[in-house]
Amino acid sequence: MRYWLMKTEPDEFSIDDLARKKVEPWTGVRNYQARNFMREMQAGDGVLFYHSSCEVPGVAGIAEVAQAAYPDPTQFDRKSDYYDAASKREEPRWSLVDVRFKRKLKRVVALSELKDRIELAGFALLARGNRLSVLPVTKTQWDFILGLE
DNA sequence: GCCAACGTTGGC
DNA sequence: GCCAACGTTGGC
Repeated sequence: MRYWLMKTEPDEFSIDDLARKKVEPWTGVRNYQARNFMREMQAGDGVLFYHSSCEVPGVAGIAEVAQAAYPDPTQFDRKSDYYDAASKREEPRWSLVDVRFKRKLKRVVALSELKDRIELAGFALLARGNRLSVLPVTKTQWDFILGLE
């Protein structure tokens, strides 16, 4: 079992939205590195649900991978913002996983609390200039972050 | 709203 | 294959 962090803008899709919907296909990832991480995911993997571009950026909840990677249908939908004319059905360019709600944290563990923690040295979220929306988390990092809750 | 840090695109 | 221009992300 592996661990991951997935970013979302809560104005678009928050932990409360996931709590309501239970399972959500993670559409719209259009970055190769993030896509490749999703292709490594297995059902049951742990996911830190991270709120970005908001008042208090940070980890807001826990989810799990409900379904391993399969082609993102929005890449073929001309009406979708995520439509990719260059992607062929025989060879889909973009993948997604289904994410299932586990629980909301008692409080948001803010990005500001994670910065400069020696325990999180090397954590991809804190890397300079990091913009990846899907990234790996080690078990040690996972336990440490949830220990701050 | 600003802007640093990237990733992508496309002309050459 | 280089690289300038452009677009996006995301914290502040």
